[in-house]
Amino acid sequence: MQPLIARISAYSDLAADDFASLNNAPVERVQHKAGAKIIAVGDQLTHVFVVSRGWAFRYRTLQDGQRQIVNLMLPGDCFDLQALIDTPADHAVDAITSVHLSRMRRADFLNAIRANGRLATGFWWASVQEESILREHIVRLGRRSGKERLAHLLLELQRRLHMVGLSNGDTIDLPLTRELVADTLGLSPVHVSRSTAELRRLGLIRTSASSIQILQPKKLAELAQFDASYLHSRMRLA
Amino acid sequence: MQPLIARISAYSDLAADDFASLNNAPVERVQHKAGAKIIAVGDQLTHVFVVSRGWAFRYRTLQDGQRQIVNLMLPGDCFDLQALIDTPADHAVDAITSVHLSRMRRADFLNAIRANGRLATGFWWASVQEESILREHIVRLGRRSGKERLAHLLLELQRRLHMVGLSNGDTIDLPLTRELVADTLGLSPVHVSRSTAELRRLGLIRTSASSIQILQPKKLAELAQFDASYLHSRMRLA
DNA sequence: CGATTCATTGATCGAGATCAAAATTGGTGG
DNA sequence: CCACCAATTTTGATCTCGATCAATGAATCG
Repeated sequence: MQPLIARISAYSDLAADDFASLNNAPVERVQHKAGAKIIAVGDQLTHVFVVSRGWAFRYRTLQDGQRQIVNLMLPGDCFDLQALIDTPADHAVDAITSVHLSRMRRADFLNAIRANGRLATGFWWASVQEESILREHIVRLGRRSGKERLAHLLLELQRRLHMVGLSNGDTIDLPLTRELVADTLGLSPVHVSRSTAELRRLGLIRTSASSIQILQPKKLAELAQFDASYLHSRMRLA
Repeated sequence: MQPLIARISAYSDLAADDFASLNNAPVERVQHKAGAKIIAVGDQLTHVFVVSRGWAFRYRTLQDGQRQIVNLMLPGDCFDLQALIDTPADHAVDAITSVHLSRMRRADFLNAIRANGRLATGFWWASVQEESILREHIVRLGRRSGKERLAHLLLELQRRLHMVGLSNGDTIDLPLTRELVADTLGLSPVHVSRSTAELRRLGLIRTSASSIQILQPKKLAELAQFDASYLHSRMRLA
């Protein structure tokens, strides 16, 4: 639960004991291996999850086998608050790396946030953030070129990891294959490879085994028309 | 407020008097002319809105002037539940046609849903629906061709209008210019025109002044790989 | 009715897909 | 530690969908 605390409490007035009601509630810890399916389409969702370690992704698969990743889920991200409605999952979630999750039964989660308004606001804020990230994903897919999409995604991931204390400056661990990036950005793996090479050639990023370093954040942001305000990294309690 | 009631109560156990708490709260009615700006980027959101008549759209504009529409807002849609967090708007909302809105101050809205758990669930359900529509929009942009995107959007709009009682069978009023459709689907207006012609030529749709008729829903759905489950038109209360 | 906005059609161009092969990486067991 | 196999990445060549530019044709509205 640490990254969630880091994320929510970094910008709000939530005190440590606001999380007491969460920790008192029966929180169960589960773990999934890299590549494992966490949620399948059609599942009845009974729990609310928080990623505490590792990466996962939410996606839909079309009948013709194409896949589109809807959201990359990093430590500190919660899902599915949608579980509060009793409706079957319309998308699947798979683990990218080994993933540690904290989960809580729907009813327990509801009790926890009912008991603590500030906590409720904290989760609501996380959900507003997530929805805004979805919207920017739409803009990225609809109105940016391949190179721009990639640059934009890298900057977003850098910021999101930074928010939960998982970036060493401009270098971030990216456990993503070209194919995962392609299915995120609506491109082919080949084109992702070429776009990466292009950013490298421009001296904007450096890539190593499974991490990338952003060499020129300003230029990269300019290229991607990246405006971080959609991440709502500052929150003011209402 | 009628379309919202139609939408929420059609599939839930909400009784008419569940809405009493809403109608008791100070609901203000406002109207915007076609083309008017309803929310600007950076605005502090103080109200929660429900569209009661007309169409609006949510969008972001890039620095280079390109526009991407994030969501088309039809009668019965609510926004911005995000207003419950005190953060500036990250996107703009404009009226397409003349638009009638019902709005409520944040605090009044919170009181209303706190007073009535079933009402809260109803709004939560609407918000789950909306988020799911955003996700499918992502899939549409990322993994479908122009023709498929158009077909998919038409089917979605038909269903959504149907849910609030605004479709006459397979014929729907579409107050959208080619440019609005283009900015929704991440295409150029020219290509939207050609794709429309193509669907017409295939005998799948018929178009007149400002409405379209879906002639072969099955074939259109097959072409678009349209699977309506993401619309969650059935809700079961938790 | 003109005038302005919007839709269609034609011609050309380019970003990104696809197909195929080569190069790299990583994991495994001897 | 090295050799081998599988998976991933890169690179090259070609093709296609959709963008762009430009002109014509309809609609809508004072």
